[in-house]
Amino acid sequence: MARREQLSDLQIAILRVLWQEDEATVARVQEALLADRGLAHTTVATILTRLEARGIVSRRTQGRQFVYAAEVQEADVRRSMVSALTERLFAGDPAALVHHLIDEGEIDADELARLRKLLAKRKKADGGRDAR
Amino acid sequence: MARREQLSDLQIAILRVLWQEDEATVARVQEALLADRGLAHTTVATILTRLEARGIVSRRTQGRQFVYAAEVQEADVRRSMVSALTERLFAGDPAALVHHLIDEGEIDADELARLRKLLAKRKKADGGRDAR
DNA sequence: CAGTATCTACTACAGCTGTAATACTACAGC
DNA sequence: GCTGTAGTATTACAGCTGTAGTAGATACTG
Repeated sequence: MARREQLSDLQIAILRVLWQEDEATVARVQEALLADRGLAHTTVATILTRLEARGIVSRRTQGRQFVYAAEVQEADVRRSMVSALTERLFAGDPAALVHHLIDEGEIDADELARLRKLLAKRKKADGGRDAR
Repeated sequence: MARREQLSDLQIAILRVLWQEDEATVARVQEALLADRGLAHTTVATILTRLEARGIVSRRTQGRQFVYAAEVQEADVRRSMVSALTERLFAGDPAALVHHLIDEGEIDADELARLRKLLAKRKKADGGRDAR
């Protein structure tokens, strides 16, 4: 449940389509990616087949084509990829990652304030019970 | 200056030794990684040779051995890897990444407060001039 | 000097990824 | 029923990574 979710750029791009559309055929995925990446139909099919083999996506048959759906949630992928990165580059310390973003000017005061508010709300709504 | 700095786990582990020690021989790097990864001396040498070919590290000769040094700063690697991740998973929005960390309970109120203070200090010290 | 230890260079190889062509199959229209 | 056409399955291949063995050069030790 860890290495399973280290995904490449292209793999994620494809998953993103599935997340957005809930389900999609190869043709649909290819079309959705056309703007950014002009991939052959078979290329998309290959990647999807491989992802299916890894259990990252599932497929059902509809007529003579496959309809794919993501088997992993976006949040899961985010979690495992962010934590892998945090591990590698920030000795596993998420605060150091945020620190970095601030250092690099990627996050400004306004945003931090907004996020702080978010955190406060979360804490209140949570009420001690383990969310999610 | 972008794809150059997408580095794998092992590559980063090796770089980390160079960052820490400033310079290191193959033997030194191998020794430093022994605890986490029992790699053959030649394995470490291979990786270093490859990194040297890519210009990520440099080497000088000392007697009959090479002494390697990182040619990229830790901050650069962090920057390019974090931004690649942000691009992929958070549509390029760093605040969304922080939001995620909060959602996942990786960052708590204390930490945010500390970071906010940091930001305030940075702004003051900066004085309008572009830091770094 | 001879043997041993130390290093680098070269070679190897499997697994994953991106990319796709080709082959095969089944349906749809004439 | 035959022929495109739309789809999937199979095969290919290069590039990168992790991993390391072997060969060759060089230095240290008696």
